Amino acid sequence: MKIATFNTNSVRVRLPSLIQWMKSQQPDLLCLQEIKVQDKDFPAAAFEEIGYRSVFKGQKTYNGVAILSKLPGEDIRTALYGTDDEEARFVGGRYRDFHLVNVYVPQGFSTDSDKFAYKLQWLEDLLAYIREHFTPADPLLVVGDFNVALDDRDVHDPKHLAGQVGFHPEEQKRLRALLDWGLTDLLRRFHEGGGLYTFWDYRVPKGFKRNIGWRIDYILGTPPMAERAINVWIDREARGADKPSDHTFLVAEFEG
DNA sequence: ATGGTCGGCAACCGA
Repeated sequence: MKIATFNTNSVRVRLPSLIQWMKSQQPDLLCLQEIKVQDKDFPAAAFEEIGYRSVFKGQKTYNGVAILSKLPGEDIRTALYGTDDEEARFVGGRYRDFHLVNVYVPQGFSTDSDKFAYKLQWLEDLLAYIREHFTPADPLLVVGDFNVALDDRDVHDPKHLAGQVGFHPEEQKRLRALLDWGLTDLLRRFHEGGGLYTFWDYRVPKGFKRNIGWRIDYILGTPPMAERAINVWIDREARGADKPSDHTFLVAEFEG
């Protein structure tokens, strides 16, 4: 079983390269974030053509998440708080023999802003949701763009970024609380080193080429899933040939 | 080298 996550920064712009990647890599499940499309305009037919179902929660202009899958999901939920008007940042369900949650955590803007407080709250509420619905003995993957780099290995210049948004102790504390509850950062089971990034800010000149990036996308798993993991990797060159996203694909393969 | 980040969406906001 192969699962991947990718922040598209517009699913419509990335659609051709996305389809190409899915055809060649054949993931069983693909979690998308920042699809930036309203539900009525989600390109479900294009994914159906290559054998994928989709569940999604979109909104106009911002955010938006989707799960594409070869097999149908059950008990799909498209909101963290369960409200109609909340931002489109959460989609989850049960797929075959495990539970899946796909998130797009708020970016936070700057540490002195209301948006940062919202980000911290959202991370706390995500943990509360997980505590309420699961135990660490359940097979569960929590996947997506968390907009937080966990430690010094996860950014290019930790000294320079110390205390900034995306690399702030209060964010890291909340992401670690998720791990402490019973989730393993699965990339780290296979790769201990630094410089393994999933995001390169468009505003950094030649950022991708110089590998000035961040690891802010994760595949987290409870022990039953961590034990099944065979390999986890970043497909660094897969952002899209023509019009690359600022993120790339993170992929995990499991037994069974 | 002769430019300067993207995407949505129609002036800027968000990342």
